[in-house]
Amino acid sequence: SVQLEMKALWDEFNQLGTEMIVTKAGRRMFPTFQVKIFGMDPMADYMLLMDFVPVDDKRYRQGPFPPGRYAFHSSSWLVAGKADPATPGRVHYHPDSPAKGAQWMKQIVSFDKLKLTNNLLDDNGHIILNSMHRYQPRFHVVYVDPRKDSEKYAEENFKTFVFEETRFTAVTAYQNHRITQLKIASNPFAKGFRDCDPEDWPRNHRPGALPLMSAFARSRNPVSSPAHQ
Amino acid sequence: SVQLEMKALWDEFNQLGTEMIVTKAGRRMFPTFQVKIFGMDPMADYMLLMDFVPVDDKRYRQGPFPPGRYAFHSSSWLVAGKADPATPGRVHYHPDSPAKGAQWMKQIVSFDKLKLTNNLLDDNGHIILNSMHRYQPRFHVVYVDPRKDSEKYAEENFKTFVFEETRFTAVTAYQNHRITQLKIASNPFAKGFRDCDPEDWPRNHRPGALPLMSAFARSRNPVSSPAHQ
DNA sequence: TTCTTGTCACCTAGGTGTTAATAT
DNA sequence: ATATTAACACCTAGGTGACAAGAA
Repeated sequence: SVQLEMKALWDEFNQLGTEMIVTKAGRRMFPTFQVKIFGMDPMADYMLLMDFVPVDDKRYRQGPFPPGRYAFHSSSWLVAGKADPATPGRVHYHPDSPAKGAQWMKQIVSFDKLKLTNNLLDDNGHIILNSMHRYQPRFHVVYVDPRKDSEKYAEENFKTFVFEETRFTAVTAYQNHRITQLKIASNPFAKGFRDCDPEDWPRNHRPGALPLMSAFARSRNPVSSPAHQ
Repeated sequence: SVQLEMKALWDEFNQLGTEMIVTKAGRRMFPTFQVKIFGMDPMADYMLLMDFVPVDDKRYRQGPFPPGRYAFHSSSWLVAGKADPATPGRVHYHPDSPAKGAQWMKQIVSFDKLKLTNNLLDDNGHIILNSMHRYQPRFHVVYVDPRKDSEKYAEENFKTFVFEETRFTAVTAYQNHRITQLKIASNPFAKGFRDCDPEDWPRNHRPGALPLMSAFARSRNPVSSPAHQ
């Protein structure tokens, strides 16, 4: 069995509509996909990998602005039409693969080397996604069968885990300011953009309670009122 | 077979008497021990590891200063007596171990995660060495025998490689100024201490030709004349 | 108008020798 | 006198969103 790490943070993003930046060079995910694994055979070899499947067959576009709103980005999504042609269906192997069950289970497994790109011709092995499309990350555990004719048992030698709270929209620039603010507040690498007390996060953070309102209110692209609650 | 990378640099250090810093927290080696490997079975699994053996049974001390010399460190070594009690004989497995021969051979194998410490009680898995003692790094390739009774064949399933030019003295602070200057000139992380043209290295560097004389001459702890040529 | 790209300041994370203080 | 330690400034290396310019 598998347990998603930082589930509270994922939930908070998911509630706002998670967005992940894609760039030509490749961009990491935040939050990072991390899991704890239980119930492996400690002595057996396993490969761990991730892939990304479209949530639907749609292309999205930014929602309209309420009258008098000057912000560049709203927080609602409209369907812009049918999905663009599917990207190459790449897979990201965890760089420690293959390794023994004991190794995988003894600490959190982190996919922080995984990068997302919108470059269809990428040759860095990054995951290729269409911007303005929604994706569901999937996590796969493959048992490395020591038998000679292991191909025959491929069906039964892997298991897939899906956490719906990790769904996201791929974007080249953030569309929802509240996503931006939550990223700034929770990603250590974005600390330079925080204008609230640096000590407020994550020490004093309670996931339910109007998260990051101060950061939101003092945003550099202020919006008179939240587009949707 | 195994080929030492950066052999020219190792030779240059070895000629001066290589020193490696040891600290309580652990210090990387510079130059880094890196090799190219040939002739593995591409499909077989191998473990790669290093250890360090004493070159002799001696403890060293800094040599005397010539009259009128105000520098703190000379560049000659005197025998101070018999070696201190041997440190725990630890081993450093390359973190990618185990991996297929094909994987090891397709690029340079770098031991840049290896750290040296003088803390006898270290529990970070670092290599423990006695300061002021001389050591010979060794590189071992272990074939992972798939046979059930692989223990029986342990003798024949590994091979050891020794490069004498990688010998060094473990120190807590550099003893030879010319070693310090060569480290500053060749280690990118010490760039902040260079006072010569940053472009001179390594672009214009010819290993034989009075290396780094300008840096040496402008050293912050100037010595009237080199202690020994 | 909407989306994408490239550059940038500002971070995290951690590897350098220096230096002054301390230990032996 | 010699050896070790810890704090420090200054680097490498690379992950952030902001922003202005460009593309569709």
